[in-house]
Amino acid sequence: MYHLVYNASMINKTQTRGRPKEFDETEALTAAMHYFWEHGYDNTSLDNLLEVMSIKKSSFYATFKSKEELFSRCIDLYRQHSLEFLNTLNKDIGPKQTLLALTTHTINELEEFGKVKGCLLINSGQECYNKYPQLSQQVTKEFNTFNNMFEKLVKEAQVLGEIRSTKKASIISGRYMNTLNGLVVTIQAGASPELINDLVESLKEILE
Amino acid sequence: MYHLVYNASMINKTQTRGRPKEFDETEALTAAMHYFWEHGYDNTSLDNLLEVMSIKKSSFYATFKSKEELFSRCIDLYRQHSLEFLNTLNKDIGPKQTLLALTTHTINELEEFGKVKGCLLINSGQECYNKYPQLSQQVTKEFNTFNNMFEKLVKEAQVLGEIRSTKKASIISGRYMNTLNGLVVTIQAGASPELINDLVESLKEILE
DNA sequence: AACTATTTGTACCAAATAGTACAAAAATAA
DNA sequence: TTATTTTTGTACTATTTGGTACAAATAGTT
Repeated sequence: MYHLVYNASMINKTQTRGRPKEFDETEALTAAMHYFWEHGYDNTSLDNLLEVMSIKKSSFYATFKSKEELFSRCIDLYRQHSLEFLNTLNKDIGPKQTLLALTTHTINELEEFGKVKGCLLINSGQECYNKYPQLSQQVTKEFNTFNNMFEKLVKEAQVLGEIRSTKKASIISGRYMNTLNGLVVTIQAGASPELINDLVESLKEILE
Repeated sequence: MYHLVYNASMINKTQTRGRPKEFDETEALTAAMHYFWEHGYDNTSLDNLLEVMSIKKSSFYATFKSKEELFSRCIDLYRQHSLEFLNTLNKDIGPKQTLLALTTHTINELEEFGKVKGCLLINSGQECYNKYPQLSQQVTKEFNTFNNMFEKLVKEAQVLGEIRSTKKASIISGRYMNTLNGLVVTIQAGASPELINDLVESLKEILE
């Protein structure tokens, strides 16, 4: 088949011997990540992945080795994207507004997609716990990275005076994250708009 | 096979024509409920169920019709048990202490089982959303029943003066439930004991 | 053009899944 | 005893699962 589309491998890598890949690895990975994010690990079959990644089975296994390894790379990509997102947001609007923006972002998913995708890490943590030890371990590790990021944002906000509370940053960020985690569950369970609004209000109180 | 054990069907129902059941329906249902609770719906196979219920496949389908219908009855049983539990606790120690006891109960699961089973409804809500519409609907319904129960407890606590806040009961119970939901997720993700303690503290503050 | 390295398309596989078919077993009713 | 009704044990089935085998296709290298 002829190349009708340029892709990253054609641009970044100098062409080596052998038939060239007809798909872009990063693009395929990103597509897989979004599918996992919305449907969860077990509820995503290989066929689902092949379709959304637009590749064939043999290419899949040649490039990603297995479903589990692909997921591992997706989690990695997710953390990478998310932290970059938070960092640029932090530069633009400051740490406290960044934390608040993450909340509204989560809630806006509701109106946009009719459901809340929540956090890929949280979702898959529930799923792979006790079933996929390798993944479980990785999820816990990445989760801590997020935890640290939130704590860093809170500390910065305290230094800037955006947060006046003198509580330990780890405690503030912990309460923030816990409320946010609860929010995902609560919204999914069909909470009223009134309750959702109040939960956002309680989040603001935590960051005062 | 001879009856070696008496069971509820032998006691409650007058024996009718035909070979009598060799198992107790409620016992089997309860066993299934606990397994679902710990492992989730999809991650529980029919063979798992047959083993834990100690019945054979044909008895299973003759009595429970399908895996989905069994789960539906398990959710029902769960709500029944839970509400009875909360009601008797309320009579014993009052509404506010009941709400606090539910929290410590959740956390104690950690030490007891090394993991947090959390709430069967919340767990299965995440799982069956968009995949099993029938179950999804039932879960939302039962979830509201719990919501109402919490609201009732808060109202009673306000009347008794155990809760002094004059916020709307639905708001207080909503914040309470959201924090509790978050707690299950946060603990599972490997939160520090210090954070867990503080989250319990924040729950107490909500009920002040 | 011949050779080598890599990717792709198709057919296949073994295991697990939820669910059925049906005869044998165990009880009551006649 | 015989007929009827219900449960139970075993074998089977169709589908889906993640994963392989392998030849054909497509590129660079000599």
